[in-house]
Amino acid sequence: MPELPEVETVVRYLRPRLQGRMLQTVRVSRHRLRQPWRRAWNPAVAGRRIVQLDRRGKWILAKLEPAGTLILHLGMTGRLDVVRADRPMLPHTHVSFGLDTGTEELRFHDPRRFGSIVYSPCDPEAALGEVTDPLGPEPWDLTAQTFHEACRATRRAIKAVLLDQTVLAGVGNIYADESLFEARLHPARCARDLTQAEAARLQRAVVRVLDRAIAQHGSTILTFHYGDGGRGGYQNEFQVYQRTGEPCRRCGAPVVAIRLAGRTTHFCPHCQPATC
DNA sequence: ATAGGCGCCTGCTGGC
DNA sequence: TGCCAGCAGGCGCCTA
Repeated sequence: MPELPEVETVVRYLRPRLQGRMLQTVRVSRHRLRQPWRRAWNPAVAGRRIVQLDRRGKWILAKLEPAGTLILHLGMTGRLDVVRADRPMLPHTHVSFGLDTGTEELRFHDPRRFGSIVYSPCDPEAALGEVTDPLGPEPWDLTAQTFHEACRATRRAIKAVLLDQTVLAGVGNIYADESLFEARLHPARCARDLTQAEAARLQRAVVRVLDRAIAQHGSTILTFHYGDGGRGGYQNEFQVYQRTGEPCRRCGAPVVAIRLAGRTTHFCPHCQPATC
């Protein structure tokens, strides 16, 4: 579910509620999350304090004291919330941390269990390296030249490159489609055929789309929520995503959906021509 | 070596 | 009205 803007929204919500607080207790459901085989869940997290909460791509990093890091990923349907401890436990709540006062809990809820929570004794940067391939830069830090070089180095479609977290971190299916529309590039264009100017245009489009989405607290389609009922608003500004058959907001031509890189891909065949 | 497909899960929806 | 196939914002692994 959540891509960079949704994860950023969750982190901004959680940061003031978690930074400085002690994880007193840990309760784990018997269901496995995405990556427990990489590193067994370590209840030794109890007694450690969250001193810093950050986002990197779609990953959430909680730096602990005196040492260690919790690395969290929301997968498709993951949700993190700080709630009063006497609130009833929702079904599919897989991890629950008692917070220092004992009156509140941090709960991880994830029906599809594609999300993960992993503990590492290392600092955040090294901990992230243990659970995923090296992430590319945040989209704001990606230079047009680096992006163009990454495009020239592959025969994949440009959309597949946008989804590749080792090229740039944080873009998923929604924002790939929206960014390609913004840049007026066909998603199936061979990445190595992009000119330097087109690569630069696309990088700027990604940043513009993500900035607007973050300002709207992300997109809520079915399940994305943050805090107590908070919902994103960017779904109301989608240009192509999930608008198959509806008129393009720019030219009126019907939006088309194809299958690309294993994902449903939406674009306007008029505004995003297949050729240069 | 690269790139595409599948598997992992549950829940919702649209078409019959 | 009800059922069920298909699809959904994720990523890692396997294979061709």
